[in-house]
Amino acid sequence: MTDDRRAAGAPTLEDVARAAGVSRATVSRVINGIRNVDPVIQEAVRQAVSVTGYTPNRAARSLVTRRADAVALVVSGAGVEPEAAEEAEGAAASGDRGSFTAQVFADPFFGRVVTGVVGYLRPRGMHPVLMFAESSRAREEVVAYLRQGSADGALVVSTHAEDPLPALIAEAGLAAVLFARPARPVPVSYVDLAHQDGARLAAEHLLARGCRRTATISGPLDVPAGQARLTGFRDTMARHGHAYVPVAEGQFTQESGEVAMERLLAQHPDLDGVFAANDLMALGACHVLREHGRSVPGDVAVVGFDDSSAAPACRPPLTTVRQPVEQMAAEMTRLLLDRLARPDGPVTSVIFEPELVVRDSA
Amino acid sequence: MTDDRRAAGAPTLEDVARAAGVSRATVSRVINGIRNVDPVIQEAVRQAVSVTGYTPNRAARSLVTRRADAVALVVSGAGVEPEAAEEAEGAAASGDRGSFTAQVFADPFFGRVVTGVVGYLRPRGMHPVLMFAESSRAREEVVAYLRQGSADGALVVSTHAEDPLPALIAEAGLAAVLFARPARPVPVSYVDLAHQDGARLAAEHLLARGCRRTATISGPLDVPAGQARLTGFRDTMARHGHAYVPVAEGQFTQESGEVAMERLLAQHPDLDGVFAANDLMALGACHVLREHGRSVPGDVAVVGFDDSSAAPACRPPLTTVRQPVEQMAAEMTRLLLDRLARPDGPVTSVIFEPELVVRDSA
DNA sequence: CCGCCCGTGGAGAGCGCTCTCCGTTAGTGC
DNA sequence: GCACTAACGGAGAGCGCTCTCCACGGGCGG
Repeated sequence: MTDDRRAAGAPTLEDVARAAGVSRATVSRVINGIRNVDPVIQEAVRQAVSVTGYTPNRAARSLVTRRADAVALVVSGAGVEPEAAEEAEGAAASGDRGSFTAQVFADPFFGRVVTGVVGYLRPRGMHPVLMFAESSRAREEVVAYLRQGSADGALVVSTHAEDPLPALIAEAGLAAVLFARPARPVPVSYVDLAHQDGARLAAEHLLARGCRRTATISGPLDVPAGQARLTGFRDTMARHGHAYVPVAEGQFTQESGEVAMERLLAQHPDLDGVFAANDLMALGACHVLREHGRSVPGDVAVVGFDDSSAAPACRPPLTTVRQPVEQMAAEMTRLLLDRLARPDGPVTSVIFEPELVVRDSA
Repeated sequence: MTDDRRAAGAPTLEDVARAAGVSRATVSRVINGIRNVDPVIQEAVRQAVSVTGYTPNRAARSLVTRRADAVALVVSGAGVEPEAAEEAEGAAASGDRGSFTAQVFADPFFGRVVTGVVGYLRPRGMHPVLMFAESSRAREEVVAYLRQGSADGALVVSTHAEDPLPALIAEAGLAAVLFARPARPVPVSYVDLAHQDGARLAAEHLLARGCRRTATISGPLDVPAGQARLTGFRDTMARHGHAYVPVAEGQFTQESGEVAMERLLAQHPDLDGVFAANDLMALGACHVLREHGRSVPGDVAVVGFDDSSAAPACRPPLTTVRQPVEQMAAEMTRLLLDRLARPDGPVTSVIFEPELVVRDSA
């Protein structure tokens, strides 16, 4: 009967130990590389492992180590448009294009975050669990998921300013690192970009090109990043004598960029430069400008932000402010793993410097 | 000391049982909704649960149920360009844009897959673990991950024709469902699209528009989908008397679409219609056409494939063949969960019908 | 030559949960 | 009023692993 059981399930430590003629403890030591085990025995154990085709059972290990060796990658917030996502739960299941997850992945930005996270995690034998937290129930699920030990910590990317998730996680004493500084202070580490510097770069470039009548399409102003990019742009312009800069607020989507551009063009038909707070909106702006008979960059110079995959691919290729999203995401992941290794470590922030990428649009 | 221990860790079943004045078993029954438990006791237990703030420990549960209640979402293959991805492991960590994961997420297609998968999984309290398998070592890791019970099954999206992962998984007796039929037969369920029908739709639309000199930018011909779309297009054209259709092979990337379009235009400057096997390539084709002074759709009509997020966003908005990726991904997930519920269920395939979406480009 | 220490490996106690047995009680038919 | 049954709840045995003890033996100093 013992044999029957063995045949049925996967081989266990016990099986390997028997095959190698040692105890479970010794096999465990070899596998986890702990303490000195006689090289001869080590070899015997390794043999036995490959003979039996042993794979450690993750659940059993987690149970005793109290670590899942997994992290959650949480996309949090209330959708690109603040209130749009509190829709019926059922809608998401049908996968329609308006759902939160659909909107999230329409933005190449998240793909880059995933790339950075996976790039750091993979070499360490870990993989992210993808979660979405766009409703309060979903946020509770995320917290519960972490509390029940399914993941050791969370990487949180908020799309929404007042996202309560970071605070919830902090209160529950769970490990997390954020992408971007939270709107209201929370004792959690984060990575971020020097948004103002990026906007300054864009402003200076437009000025250097000779643009005198520039406008800007900002991001949502309740998001710190949206706010900072606007401030940085305005300040730089002011410092160069341009006291007034027309602003139209967008939502980081291409469509909102189009709408904003229409508005700006209606009010200021003579503008010769536009700074859009992200590439998607810059793209929308380009389309609208062309439809109104303006050539880019001939009549109007356009600068985007992010250097997303769309930037080099569109026509004309977009001059933009590069945000090293992949590196930032990797750093975010590093911070989290650090935190897991030393739970009482300090709460820190790492700010990255943006870089101007000059292409054809400005 | 017992109290100290309790204070330290999360509350356990034992704690709840004590608080409710019942046994562990009863609490377990209530939580898992098994068998009849006296409503009064049920209520008492639920009280105790909320008082103690109890959350079941996933690892402990997995250990005994032998289920992880998690599935892996594996993006598999050798990258968009067959050999490009066997690069040094380190490169991926730096998150450069050429890495496999970066290429994968540059295509909005994967975002839609994620949307569909998550849409189905979430209402069931599950979340996907994101994995990449672009090298043989990575493939082994995926298999090991499943074998050690970290996930109950895998959703596999191959970007590469001869992807050995499905076979590896099948051999190991692990549960999986594929997105798209594998190039060589493997006893694993899959969902797919009637690619040929989609291409037929595109061909008929171009013909109905009056195009007489159409060409096509195919996908990679070692991928079943690429092959089928080409065959479908050619067959329909042939049935309508167009024996010869110029073909340029692309790789499903925008850049390869541009290159292909250049080639086609050089050889057939008079063409008046193009069918690209996906939207990204159609986009590239549009750019090249415009650069060569051809208007779309005035001079050349362009039809894409997928109805990705780029299709409605570009100028002119792309006429394309809609692939219900989200629904397909949801169905793939359903098939996997079915399989997990009944491991000896049949291996099936579900084929979806495409749909023509007429916009402005053709 | 004795005792001590260190290197090494085994024994065994759980980690928190599920689930199979049972024992107990209340409800039912004859 | 008695046996039988059904409904319910408790006891306890693990699931596979880690890790703390502890036993053993050999090398070394005294």
